[in-house]
Amino acid sequence: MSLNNQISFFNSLALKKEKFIPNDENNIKIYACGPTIYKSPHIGNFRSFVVFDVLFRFLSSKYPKVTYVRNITDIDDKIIHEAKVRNIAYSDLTAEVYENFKSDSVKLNILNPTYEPRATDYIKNMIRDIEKLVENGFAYVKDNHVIFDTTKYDKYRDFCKNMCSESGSRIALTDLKKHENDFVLWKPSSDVFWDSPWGNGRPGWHIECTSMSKEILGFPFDIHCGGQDLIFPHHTNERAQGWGLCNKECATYWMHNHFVNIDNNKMSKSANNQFDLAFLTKNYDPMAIRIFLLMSHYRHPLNWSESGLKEASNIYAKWKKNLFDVIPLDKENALYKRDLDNVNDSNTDAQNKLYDSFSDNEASAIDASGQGSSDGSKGNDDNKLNSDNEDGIEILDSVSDALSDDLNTPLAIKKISEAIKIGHNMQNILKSCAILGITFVNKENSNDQNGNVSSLDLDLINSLVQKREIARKNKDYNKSDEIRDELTKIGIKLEDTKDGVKWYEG
RNA sequence: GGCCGAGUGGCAGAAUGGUUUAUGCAGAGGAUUGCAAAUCCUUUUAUGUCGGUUCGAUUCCGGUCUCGGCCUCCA
Repeated sequence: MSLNNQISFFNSLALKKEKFIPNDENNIKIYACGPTIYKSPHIGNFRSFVVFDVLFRFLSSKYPKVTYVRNITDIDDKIIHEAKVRNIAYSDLTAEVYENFKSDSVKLNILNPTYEPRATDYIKNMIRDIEKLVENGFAYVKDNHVIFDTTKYDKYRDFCKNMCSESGSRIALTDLKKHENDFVLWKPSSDVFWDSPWGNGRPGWHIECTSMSKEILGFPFDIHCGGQDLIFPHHTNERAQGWGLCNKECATYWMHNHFVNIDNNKMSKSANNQFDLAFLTKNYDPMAIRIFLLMSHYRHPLNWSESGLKEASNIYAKWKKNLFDVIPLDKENALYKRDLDNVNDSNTDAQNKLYDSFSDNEASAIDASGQGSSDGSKGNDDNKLNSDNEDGIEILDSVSDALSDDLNTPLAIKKISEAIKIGHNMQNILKSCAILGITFVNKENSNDQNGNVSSLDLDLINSLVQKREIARKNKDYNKSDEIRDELTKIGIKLEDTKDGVKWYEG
């Protein structure tokens, strides 16, 4: 590969970029905080999932195995509250929201993590861990609550660089807590509860992630990631719990993404200024949304804007057009199937070979669909396939280098744009796109009630195109324009080039 | 109050210690076209502010201003 292939990430704990040295090169372990499923995630939540999906894909392209855990928080105050408001069982609510989350993830081409544990499946682990924390002197019991004693961990405030101030906190000390930063490990609950040594109750939020990551990955795992707002208190507390349990750091590197803002204010469920995917996909291709989310560096704020989405749409349309020209992709092809396999089946070995499978399938999809082109475009494609490396720049390497430098996705996108413009090796471009999780198969087609390529009769299109050509040759422009309108209606665009007529979906 | 981050052209938004300041949209001119679309070519406008380091800073450092985030659930 390239000379500059050293990977480094910004470690929020050290507040600086650090060389990435895995604990075990043969199995990279990542834990990401997943969604709390009381409400469909909005585009801001998805920024996190998309960014760390790229991390997963990228490391999978570099190391033989990556174990990626992203949990589902399916028990928490807000879930119970929301279920009450809607007057449905809390398990029905979580089932519904989870389903939406998964289908949105498929749209955005977010891979299933290797493991996707649910908090409620790990209650026993949590109780065991809480007992251990009490035993180790890191927690105390009061009024059927178990509280973590933050003063027992002397590095507690290191993490957030005094983000949690010693004085001036806005929460009042309660009778339960001895110290202001102390937090709940277990609390009584009457609605949804589990039996425990401290009575019927349920776990606090922070212990959920600790117990699941400890059980599945073990400490220390390599990278713990999530949104910036989780640094305090969530990750600060996880780190403290990990120390209290094992006397070691739970994670080596911590990565946090910045937010999606609206009018320069944070998008959040509580501020009710959110956009969810269902809303956005009415007007934009999910892949354009994915590009939009990756067009900014993950540690910078991303301001949501129509113009930004439009730009991303343009980029995607341009890539698609340049790469596929007039080649229609239908849902029967191999790439589509493989994509769905990867997304739907979380426990196959396929993920460990994700990078290879993506590259192979993207490549074979191109080869297979080459015949779909009408006259004149073939020579062009051959050119693209053969013009590798003319100026010594390997697209795959430059994308890899960009991502090696603290996951610089905007630079990677720029490199791909350049490579497409120059006409670099097409298969390498597609591999690069696959690392960013950008695919050129529209998964929405199957639900699209308007016409689309996958449901269209290719013979019909070709015959209409031919009829129009005859009309044009006879200078019957009224008729030729009619046919063009007809094709536009079913979603086919035409281009009259000197090499003949080209058509594509769009 | 403590801590963190951001400030780039008409707009969006990257990159970088130094001859050509990405990219997209918008604007202007041109090529091509039956028309359209697309494409191509040419072209205008920028690094909040004040200092410092340097041969040279938009890039590094410090001050300052403005905006945002966390300190309460939050990706």
